[in-house]
This record gives sequence, C-alpha cells and structure tokens, in this order.
Amino acid sequence: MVDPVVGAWVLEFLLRRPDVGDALAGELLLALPLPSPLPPRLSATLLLRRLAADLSRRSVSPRTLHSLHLLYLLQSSPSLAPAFTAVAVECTVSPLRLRPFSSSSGPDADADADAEFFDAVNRIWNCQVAELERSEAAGLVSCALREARKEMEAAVVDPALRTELAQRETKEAALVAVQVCLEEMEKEMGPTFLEAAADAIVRCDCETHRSLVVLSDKLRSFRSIRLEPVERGLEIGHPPSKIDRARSTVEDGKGIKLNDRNIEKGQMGTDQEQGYSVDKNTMSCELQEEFDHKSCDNNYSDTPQSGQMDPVPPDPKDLGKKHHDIPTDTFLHPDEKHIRCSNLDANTATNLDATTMQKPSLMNRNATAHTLEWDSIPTHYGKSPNMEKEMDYVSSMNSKSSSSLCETKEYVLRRRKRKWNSLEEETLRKAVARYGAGNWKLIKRCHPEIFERRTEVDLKDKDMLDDGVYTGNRKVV
DNA sequence: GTAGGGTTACCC
DNA sequence: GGGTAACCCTAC
Repeated sequence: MVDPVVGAWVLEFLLRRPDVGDALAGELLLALPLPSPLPPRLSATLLLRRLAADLSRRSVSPRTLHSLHLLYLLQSSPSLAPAFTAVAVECTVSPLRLRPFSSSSGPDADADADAEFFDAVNRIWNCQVAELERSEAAGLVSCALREARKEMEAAVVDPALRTELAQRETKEAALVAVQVCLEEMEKEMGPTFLEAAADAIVRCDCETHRSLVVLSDKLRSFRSIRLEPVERGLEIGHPPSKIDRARSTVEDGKGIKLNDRNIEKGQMGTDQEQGYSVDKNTMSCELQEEFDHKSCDNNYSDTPQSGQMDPVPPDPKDLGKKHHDIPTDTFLHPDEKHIRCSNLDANTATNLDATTMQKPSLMNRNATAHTLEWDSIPTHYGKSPNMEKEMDYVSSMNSKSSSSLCETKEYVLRRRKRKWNSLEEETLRKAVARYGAGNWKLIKRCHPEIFERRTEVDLKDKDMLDDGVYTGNRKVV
C-alpha cells in the first residue's frame, strides 16, 4: 500500500509531466492513495493542469474563472488578477456572440442571448465580484476588474454597447492572459518535491536533506491527524480499494471523469434513509457536500469531458473563504465521489445502532401524523444529512411535551411559521420584476441573506399569494 | 427546479 | 369555526 503522502508526491510529479494526458491523470488521481484534504501544492498543480486543459481546447468557461480563484487562494500571483478579469469578461460576453447576424432568425434569439448575458452579469459581477471585494481574495479585484464591471453593468441597459461587446476579441484576450498566468505560476512553483529530493540526493546536499526530513515529518504528522481515522474506518468495512474501484470503473466502460458536481440527490437520499452518516473527523464527505451545496449550480452544467479535472465554481458566499485545503473529492466525478462516500458510509454504519438504521424517512407522509415545527430549515426538503442534528423542535401541541413527542415516529416535522417581513416582501417584488416570476432559485441565490430562511417554494407561494393567483389554498380562477 | 394543490397554524 | 398565510407534497 502506497503511503498517501508519497502518493501526493508521485501524483504531483506525474501531473507536471507533459506526456501524462488528462485521461491518465484522472486515473492516477483516483487510483493513488492521497491525503484528504489535498496538500495545497498538489491542489495548485491540479488547478494548473485544469487551466492547461482549458487552453489546449481553447475553452474559457466559468470553471476557468473558478480555477483562477482557487489558485489565488492557494498561491497568489500577480498574473492571476489580469487573467481573472479577462476570463470574467469573456464568460459574460460569450452569450452575446450567439446572437444571430441575420435578422431572419427573429427577435427571440436576440432576447435569449440577452437574457443569458443579463444572467452572467448578475452571477459574475453582481454576486461573485461584489463578494470578492469583501473577501480575503480581494487582491483579485484590480482597477481593470472594476472598470470591466462598470462596462458590463452599463451594457445591461445599452443594446448598442452589447453589440459592440459581442464584436470584441474577449476570448483571445482571456486565452492569452491565462497562458501568461499559467507560465508564470509554473515558474513560481519550481521543481516538484520528488525532483527536489532527487537533486538533493544526487548532490548530497546536507542542508536540503535536513529540510526534506523536516518536511517529511511534517507531512507524516499531518497524515496522522487527518487520515488515521479514515484508515481505521477502512479496516472495519473492508471496502474495495481505490485501485479496485478505479479498475472496475474503467472496466464498466464509464471511463474516468474528474469533475465536481453535487452528489446525486437520490443517492444521498438512499444513504440517509438507511441511517448512514459520516463522522466529520474521518472524512470530508459532509464538508464536501456543504462545499457542493454552496456552489452555484446553475450555469455550470456543461458536460465535462473525460479525464478533466473540474472544480465547481463557487457560491458567491464562499468566495470570501480560504480554500487552502481542497478536499480530494473536489476533483472527482460525482459517481466516484458517491462511491467514496458510500463506502465510508457503509463502514461507519457498522457502528450504528440498529434502531437508527431502521428509522423511517421523514419524507413519508402520514395522514394521521401530528405536526411539530423546527427552526432549522433544510435547503431542500429532506435533503440535509444533518437534519436530525439540526432539528430544533418547537411543539405546537399544548398537551404533550417536546421530549415525549420526539420519542414517537408518527410526527411530521414542520418549520416554525414565520410571517414575511417588509424587507423580504419588497425584495421579492423587485426580484420578480427584474428576473421574472419562476426563477425562484436564481432569486434566492441573489439574495441569500434576505431569503436565508425561505425556500424557493416559499418564494413562489408568496409571489402567487401577493399576485392574487390564489387565496390561501383556494385557487382564484 | 417549478407549478399546482393539499395541509396546518394562526388570528379574529 | 372560518378565513388566510405559511408550509408541505408530489408530478412533471
């Protein structure tokens, strides 16, 4: 069994080799045992490879933007800010180039392109960039970025400016900026750990030997903190090794895709219903889900190609956080992440009480059930893996205490009823006017603080109520 | 993810 | 007890 720390060294070395293709890199990432979270240096290497892959395909996408942001958090470099600006502009402007040149295509195509542009302006400039300015990554916010933001916002109300932007060579500028950034950052990173070690051995450089020993000790102590519980967990359940899993995936003909999307809702649901959970100290499955959950999932749905490493673009709220420790799963395909999580789940589940395992799904409706309210709202009904931990029961029944009610399984949990305040109502009204009714997910995402305690369905319900579409539960015809 | 309709809690 | 706002479920 390869030591995870050694696995990280080997992977870093191989990823820097130009003759190791993306598909092979993907297999290596999956097959090699690695520390979790990944060491920053390896994370940076992965992100640089991701950027290189984008360049080779001449692709500039929101993922490129996210890679640059993550790189900044890992290793700030002066070349990152210009690249970030150029990529942000290209990601915003690119929908405009889809507008038809001939008028025969009709106004609908124009409107669609404009709508995509408006959405990009909001998502990238109003959310991501605005949040960057308040975050630890504020160094990415240059004068050029501010100027670009003003121009993009001006283009929202100026059709002529949109036409002019559509004709600009923003893609070429972004590719050049990323290329420059890539070259500079690779230069700054210097040789890989293994290369440095090899050099030291060849030159018998005593000082470097000492530093290698110190570094090695540090890495080992890091491993002992983060990985020992995982190793213990793996011993309990005897799951297939990562190499086995990688092999079976290849044999299944699925190939290995390395991207980062949310764990399939259904898959997680199955685990929750079975009462599986993952110890926070053992693995970052829950943290990963939180990381995923906070990610902007709209507009990043382009299918990744096999063998690419695709970190997910961040939620604007997350832009202010340091992601020096990027979980291993950040670079994994959802299928593989699920394999990893479910294996660990199964291991952890062996320690669970049988009664916990048999707990019925909270989503099962019982017509005779009484209702309890709880304070903490899951973002999606029944989806929170920590639902039981988060529950704050508020009994609405005077005859029974909360504790006695909790002991039965016949009670449906219900959120505490909260009246809409004027700020929420006003914000919703404005948001509907701006984005249109029906874009509840977008509206919630653009006002996360105000609608923190509201679900997308709540927004819809409130809007319909205010519009007089229905009164209470009676639809107005 | 959203729409439509059902259920529940709250207020008078 | 009735009206209604808020919440929930489920089909698409």
